[in-house]
Amino acid sequence: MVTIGDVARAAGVSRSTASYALSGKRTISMEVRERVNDAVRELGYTPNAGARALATSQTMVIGLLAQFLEDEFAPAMLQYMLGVSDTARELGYDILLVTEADGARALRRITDSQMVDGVVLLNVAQDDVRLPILRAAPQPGALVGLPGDCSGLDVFDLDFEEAGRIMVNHMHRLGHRELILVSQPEHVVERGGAYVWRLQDAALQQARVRGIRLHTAFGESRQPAVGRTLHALLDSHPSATGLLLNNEAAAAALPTVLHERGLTVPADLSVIGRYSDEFARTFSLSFSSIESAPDRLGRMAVRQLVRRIESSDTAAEPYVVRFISPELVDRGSTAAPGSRRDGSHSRRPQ
Amino acid sequence: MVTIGDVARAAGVSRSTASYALSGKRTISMEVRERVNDAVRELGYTPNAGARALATSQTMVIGLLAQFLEDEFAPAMLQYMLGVSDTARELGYDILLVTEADGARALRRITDSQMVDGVVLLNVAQDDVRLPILRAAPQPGALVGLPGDCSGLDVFDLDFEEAGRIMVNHMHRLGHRELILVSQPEHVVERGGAYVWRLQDAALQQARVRGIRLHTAFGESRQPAVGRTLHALLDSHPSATGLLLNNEAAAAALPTVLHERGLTVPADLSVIGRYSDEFARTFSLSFSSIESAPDRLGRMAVRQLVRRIESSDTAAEPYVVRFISPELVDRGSTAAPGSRRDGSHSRRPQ
DNA sequence: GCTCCGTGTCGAATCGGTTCGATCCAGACA
DNA sequence: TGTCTGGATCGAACCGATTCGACACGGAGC
Repeated sequence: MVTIGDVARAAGVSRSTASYALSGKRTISMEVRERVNDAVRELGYTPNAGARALATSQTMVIGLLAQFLEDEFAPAMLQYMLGVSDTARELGYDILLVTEADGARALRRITDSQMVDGVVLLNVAQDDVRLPILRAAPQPGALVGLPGDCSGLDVFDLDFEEAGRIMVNHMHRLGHRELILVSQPEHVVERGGAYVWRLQDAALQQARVRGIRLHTAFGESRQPAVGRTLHALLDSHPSATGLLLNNEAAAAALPTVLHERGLTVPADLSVIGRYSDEFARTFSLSFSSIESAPDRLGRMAVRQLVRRIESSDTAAEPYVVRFISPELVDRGSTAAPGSRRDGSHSRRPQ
Repeated sequence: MVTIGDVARAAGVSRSTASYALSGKRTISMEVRERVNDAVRELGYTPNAGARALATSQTMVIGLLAQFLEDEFAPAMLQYMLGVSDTARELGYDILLVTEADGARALRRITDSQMVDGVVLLNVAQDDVRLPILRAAPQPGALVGLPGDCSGLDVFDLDFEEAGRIMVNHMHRLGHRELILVSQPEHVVERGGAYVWRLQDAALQQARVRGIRLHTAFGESRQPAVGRTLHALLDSHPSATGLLLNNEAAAAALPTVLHERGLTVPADLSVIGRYSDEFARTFSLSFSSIESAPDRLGRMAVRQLVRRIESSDTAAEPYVVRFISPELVDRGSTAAPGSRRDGSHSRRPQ
């Protein structure tokens, strides 16, 4: 492998001069600079990342902690990851991907060994065990997902409260007075996925304000269980006219369930989901939905993280907690209630 | 940050002794070893990754090149990535994730700068521009996907020829004599996704052997286009009794299409797909399918790569090209033809 | 009593960069 | 003529590990 020493020799200068010629941190004569550049091109020199990291204490690598817990919804996770990865590269950083189950240990490992200049945490729980470790680390961190305590960290998330209110208001405006909300599996909530509560509580609150009956339930993350749950919910609330889905697997399962019951959307049932547009297009879901914008969140997190990395010596800027405002993407799956034939959801064939 | 010098001082030994005590590469007295270990624990010492990489020329990092091209099917990609990442960690390696559009440039960057000990390439095309760069690099590489020229590299892929034959044979055994095969978008083929041809050609060949009429077509990767294509195919081949899908988006769109046409599987139409079990469960697809096992492929690639990294000085083992045998997972979406009512596929409501 | 040997430890070199301080030199200025 | 200034370059130190060669010491063998 060709080193800066080889370049210096080829250009007939010292190693330090070659280094300054390349970095531009000191004035170097035009002539020498060109000789060095020529040598670099001829020899095909690329600085050794480890050596540079050792000398500068900068790795130009960002750690991305993505936990694939049970019931995790993979496609959404992937969109977060791509948002993070693409943005990082634009800003000159590479991504160290960590998918270890024991996120806390992994975080300690990559920060202590100084493999990364900063860290993005996905899937942050209410009381995330990784946070104390991140706060103690010398590198800055950015979160995607709102924990209970945001101190000392930059946090980005969708405004799930507002999402819940928008769903309810939209249905109310159309005339619906009884709705069903299907959330993520209870697992997710227990594990600290606070966003499930945030959406559900806000929806319940808003339903009360609007005078709407709102039935809530957890859905599974897999077929066939989630399909059964949807059937059961429609069975037990026959007068509900609208369905709110904060559960991607339920959204994916719904077309089949509707088919089995012979229901048509929005004539028989109005539906609003909460997932990304990308997801909707790929999986043929034509339900109106709250855009969850995972790529935008990943992008924002990295931007802020890099800003903090690169200004780490200046006086600390204040930490930010930023929410993306939800947007309802209308795909025509909602309408005024009552166009249904018989006033109750068709039974599924047993 | 605490260095090995701090540990050595705390233990009252030299830096080299501390290093040997930790690595065990020379005999060290029990007593000193314990003093060093205590110091490590007390001070919370973790070796600096950059310094270690510089000294040992080993980074313990594997590069993962995942290109997200247009029409790429994200969930499958994610499963590959997880297979690679989890296996790497088990073997002591971290993952540098590269999603840059210009894969060749990215590959050169990470190999030249010696950020990685080896590389896994996903999504390898027939005539992949990254391969010459990988061959010229000092680090070994493993491919997931079969290129035209496998020389000097370890290659892993599903046996798509066999997959095509299995699909056709299964349908033939049930009595089907006219089938439709929907492949990935033409984009993918033009870009060098040879596996599309491999499956299709083998299926055509086998259909000829069995005396089956096989209609082939490219499907899009998105709704609503892919749904329209499915409708058009069913319209123009009304006597076809079975559908083969080498296109995940088509599989995801099919339930809705069937619903719109009032078709039931397998009574009206037999269906076999080609995707992973994980995908099927998450997206509520109850079609029988050829398991594409992305996680297994990722795992195999990393295993082989690590073997090669760690034995790089010994005489080069021969390079391997290994195919996973496809397995048909029966989810009950195939049956003998002819249970259909009217002998043609119902029209969709216009 | 002397050499020989294995065990345990240390000092110094090395990996490949960056960066600080010093030096050299030419031109400006008093 | 001597001093000052600033541009251009070099040498050496440093980042934090690993590793090679040397060496001290105590016991075995002659």
